[in-house]
Amino acid sequence: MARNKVTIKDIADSANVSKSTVSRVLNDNTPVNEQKRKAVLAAMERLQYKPNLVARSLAGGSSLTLGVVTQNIGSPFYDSVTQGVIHGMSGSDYSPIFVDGQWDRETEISVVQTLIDRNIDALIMVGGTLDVHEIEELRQDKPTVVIARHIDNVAIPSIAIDNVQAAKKAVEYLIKSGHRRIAHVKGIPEHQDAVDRFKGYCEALSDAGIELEEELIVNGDFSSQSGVLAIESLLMRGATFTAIFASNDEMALGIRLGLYRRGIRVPEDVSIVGFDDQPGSAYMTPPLTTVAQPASDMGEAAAEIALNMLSKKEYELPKLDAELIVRESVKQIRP
Amino acid sequence: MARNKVTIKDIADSANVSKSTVSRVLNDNTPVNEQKRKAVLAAMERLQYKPNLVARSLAGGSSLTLGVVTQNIGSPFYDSVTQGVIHGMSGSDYSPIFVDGQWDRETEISVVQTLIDRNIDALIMVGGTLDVHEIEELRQDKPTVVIARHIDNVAIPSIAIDNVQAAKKAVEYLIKSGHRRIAHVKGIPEHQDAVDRFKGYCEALSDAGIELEEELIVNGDFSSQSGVLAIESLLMRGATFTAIFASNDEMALGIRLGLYRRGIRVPEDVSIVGFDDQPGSAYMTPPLTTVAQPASDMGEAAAEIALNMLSKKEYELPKLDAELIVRESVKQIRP
DNA sequence: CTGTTAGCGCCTTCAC
DNA sequence: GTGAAGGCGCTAACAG
Repeated sequence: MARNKVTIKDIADSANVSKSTVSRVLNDNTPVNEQKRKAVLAAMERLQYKPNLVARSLAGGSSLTLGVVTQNIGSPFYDSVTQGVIHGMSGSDYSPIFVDGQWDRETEISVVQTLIDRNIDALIMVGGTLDVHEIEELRQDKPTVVIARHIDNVAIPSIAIDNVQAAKKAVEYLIKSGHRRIAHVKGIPEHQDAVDRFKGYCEALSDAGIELEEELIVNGDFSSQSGVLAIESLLMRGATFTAIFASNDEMALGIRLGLYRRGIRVPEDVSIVGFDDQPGSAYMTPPLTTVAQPASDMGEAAAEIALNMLSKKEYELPKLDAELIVRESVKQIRP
Repeated sequence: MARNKVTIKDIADSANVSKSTVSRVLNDNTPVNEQKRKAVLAAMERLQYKPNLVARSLAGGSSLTLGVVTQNIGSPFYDSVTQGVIHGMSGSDYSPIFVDGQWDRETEISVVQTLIDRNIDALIMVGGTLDVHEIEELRQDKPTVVIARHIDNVAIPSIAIDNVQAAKKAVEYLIKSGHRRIAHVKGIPEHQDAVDRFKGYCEALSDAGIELEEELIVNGDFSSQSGVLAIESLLMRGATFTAIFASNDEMALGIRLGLYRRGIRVPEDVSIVGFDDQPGSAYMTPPLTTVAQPASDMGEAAAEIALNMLSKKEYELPKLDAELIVRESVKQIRP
């Protein structure tokens, strides 16, 4: 496990060839006499050779590393994406290295820089705050793929679900279940996800001929705490409703607690639908009905695309859809 | 933001000194004439010089990088530790790079290797499955600090709370609240944490003169799912109890759901205490009484210690204690 | 096909 | 103090 000091020179000597030849079999990019190739391989095995990635990297070769920029803070969803990336990369010669952007622009720029300083071969951005223009700039330097975020630039492969449709599906389910007075707790206004989900909510109501009521719409910030506050706010203004659609599960959690504190039962009095199917949502009491983003699949697909880009292979963006997971947090109202 | 091609040669020329001198002011390890030093600094500023970490690393210098091995899977606790590490490192010249061990020995060995291949300056291990001996081996190569795990080797700085004491405190609280029949759901048997927490449970009962009952002890694996199963198992065997101490919050979540499904109320019928105070536990219904590990503080302390080791400074292990967070999931029984 | 020759950007003796 | 060399381990033209 300790650091290996065996270099290609050692194995070159040991196999009676030149360093170049060793390098060649190592990179498998130039034909090499089968005899020598085997001798080299044998020597590598014998001396337990392990390539020095730093040197290889400096010499202009690949560093066999993919950089992944995540935004971990309080978001199980991003964690799942990350796991997907790891999975999608296992089996390849590459390994992932993660840095945390903390949902902060400055931080993100800085961590991307460390990645670049580290000479990564490709970049995977999970969410993030950089604008399209900046990402485009990065892409010119390194193959870049963006996950969990829709990018309006065909040159930048991005993998994201259609939040509008997904939210719409969720609200339609509530309507189909007999609910008419459906409240909505929004996410961070600057987040496109939040905007899209709100849009889906509006469309679903509109399609069903239900009028949008300002009174039933509350601002949130994707945190559990804001879910609790949202309930306070709704109740304070005397709003009446039989269901709530939360822009994410985190807030649904807070909403559920807020209702509990007021003695309002779920789903008997009020039904809840969330978004993300984050770990734990299936274990809420009652288990939460929510929209499942294929987080892991998204991560995995991104890893594969990045790998394909590196080997100049063709790739195509997968078509991933969110799925409504129906659990016991919604009451069926039969009029 | 793009890759900088300015090298020390450029700034050497620009400042009319030799590359060596530039390198010296860069590393600040050899006296340099104040005039030249300023000239160099000015040139660096002017040309926007950014050191090439890869080259520096290859040449034997520091890579200004700390490697962090986490075990993310389904554990908000580890995520908090990670955030602490990030925080503890901000402000220094170093930056963290993360890899995921996935709680799998093979994987862990492999990711540690990528870190070492990357020539990191120090290693921080958050939990993990490597044995003390292996860690000791790593330590001889790189400064290493271990978090969230007790290591019996004074040479390896480790930061962890006393799980026995913490668990004991939790169970004592239940006893103090009037509970006598307290069940326990264990964690993964191979995990020292699980073993220690079970031990704390035993000690608390013993100290209170309550006999240990096999019937009240169930195996779990730290997952929510195993919490649900634990309840099934307890009920199946006809056990009676008024409280449950779970080896972690994740299982407490499952336990709560299991009880809900059986129509058993919390805390009216059964009280629950968890361990970890993971994000979300405060938002359970009812909010969970649990043991809060100072996860973030632990991470931060680890980062500082690692940094100090690198600069050969003295350091001391912080004394961190877990704290019982009392919330509404425990009923006070007054006989 | 393969060995030789140059570096990649930086750090570190070693003389001056 | 400081510049000139040499080298970290590897890759990439270059000639054979």
